[in-house]
Amino acid sequence: MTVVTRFAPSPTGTLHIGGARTALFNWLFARNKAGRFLLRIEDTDRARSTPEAVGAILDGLGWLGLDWDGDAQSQFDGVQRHAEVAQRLLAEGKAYQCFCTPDELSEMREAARREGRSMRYDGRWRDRDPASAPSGVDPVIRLKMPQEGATVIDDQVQGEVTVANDQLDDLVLLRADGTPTYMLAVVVDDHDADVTHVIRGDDHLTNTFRQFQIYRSLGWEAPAFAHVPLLHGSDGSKLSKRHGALGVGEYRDQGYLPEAMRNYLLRLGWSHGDDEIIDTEHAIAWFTLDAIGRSPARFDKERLDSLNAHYLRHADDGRLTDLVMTGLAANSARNIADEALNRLIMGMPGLKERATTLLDLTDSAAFYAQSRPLSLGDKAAKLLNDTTLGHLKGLRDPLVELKEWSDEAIEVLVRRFAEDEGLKLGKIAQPLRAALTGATVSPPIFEVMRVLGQEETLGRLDDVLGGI
RNA sequence: GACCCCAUCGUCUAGAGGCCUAGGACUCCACCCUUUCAAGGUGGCAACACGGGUUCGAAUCCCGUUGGGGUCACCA
Repeated sequence: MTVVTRFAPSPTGTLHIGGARTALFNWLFARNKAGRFLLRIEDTDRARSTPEAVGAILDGLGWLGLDWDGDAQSQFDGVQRHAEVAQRLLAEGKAYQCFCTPDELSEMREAARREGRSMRYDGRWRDRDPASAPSGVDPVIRLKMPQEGATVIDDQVQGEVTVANDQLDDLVLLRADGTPTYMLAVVVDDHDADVTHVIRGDDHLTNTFRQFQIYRSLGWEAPAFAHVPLLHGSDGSKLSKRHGALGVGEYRDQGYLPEAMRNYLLRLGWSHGDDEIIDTEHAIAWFTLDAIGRSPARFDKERLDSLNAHYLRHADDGRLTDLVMTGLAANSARNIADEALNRLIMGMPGLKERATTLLDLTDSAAFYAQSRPLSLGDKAAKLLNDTTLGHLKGLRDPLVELKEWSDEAIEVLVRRFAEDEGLKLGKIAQPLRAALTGATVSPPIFEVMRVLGQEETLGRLDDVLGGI
């Protein structure tokens, strides 16, 4: 039997990282089993669902590289089918019509609350003749839950979970307006799509008992369930916006790489021995449900940063250059010369070694792309005084005459110059860095000079030397 | 409140009765390397929530306590 998993978000907001992790686990499991990974948009709540949210979810999944099989389904398209199933259950006597008014129900809840009981529907219409129904009240259809015994779920993550059936009340299948509830819709959709493994957030665990009974009443085989613990904020509280529950799109905008995000999300609640850096190929090969932890994990930005820095260092130079160019173009609103592009590609190995996010990679790369004269930062400007400018002036001529413009040749020349002047290398390297990059921090200075090229290097030197 | 789930360094985790003097990673600190900043290397700080059992032996099994989370809708 081929494994079928699905990700079923409701389109009421962005794809936040908790949802992204659920999607990742489903995707990984399906790929590991050479199965299918489906996407279903649970949009039956017409008031809260928006096309923008659907777009955000699709974009987020696309960015993360989580491709789904077939077309994304809309749950709303199945309302007809859902209603038919509910009617079938009614006809078979496994469900019944309930004519309670909203007021009656809230009274029931109120009473239960007062008596410190669990708030459950008391089943007052379960065995009552519909003929005795009050006029003017549209009925809902409720499922007849078993009243004795217990329901047991053999969860792939949580283990065997049991709940006494007297804890379960007769849930609503079809609303008074004829639309299906979520409980009915998921069951029908998962069954119709031949879903074999339902991997979803922990918050659905207790709902599963109810859904399990719907499967049973319908005579359908229930899929395997795997409830993964929810993500928490950095302080252990429920994940909220201020704790990092941003949409994945916002992480993209903050300069994170999708592969870093994937690795980070994977290791949150899942492990494979001591492995930390796990590429997608290995993630697919190694992923199993039983390695998912049972306790909730907290979101930790520093860990994400560290992973991102790692993937940045190992990313392809051409790809990073494209990404940086986009950022640079957005910043300067100016076209970037071919020359600058070349420098960016050549300088990328030294640049990416030092960056944490795409944003600071872009910042630190800017000096390569800038045209003369460079604007100097405060610290850099401070480094250039009469003394240091004097040194740079002295270095200029030998630089002009240098025939071979390589890291090594430049280094030999500069070192000899410093030695001749009785200076420590740093005394000449830092002013040089300031003049050439406009900053006090950069990739190794000889590498910078090589990438800049002889002409540009001398030009930038002349720019700061102009005054003397 | 009722029901369900969870509990190892600050964080993510390894650990499935003796291999544990509890390992790795992130963070932090020190040192090395060094033209800056990183990266890298070496070393360090740091945990089995608590209380009872079971056992020759428990981080691992059982019970309780405490703490955290989730669910209790004609939302999904």
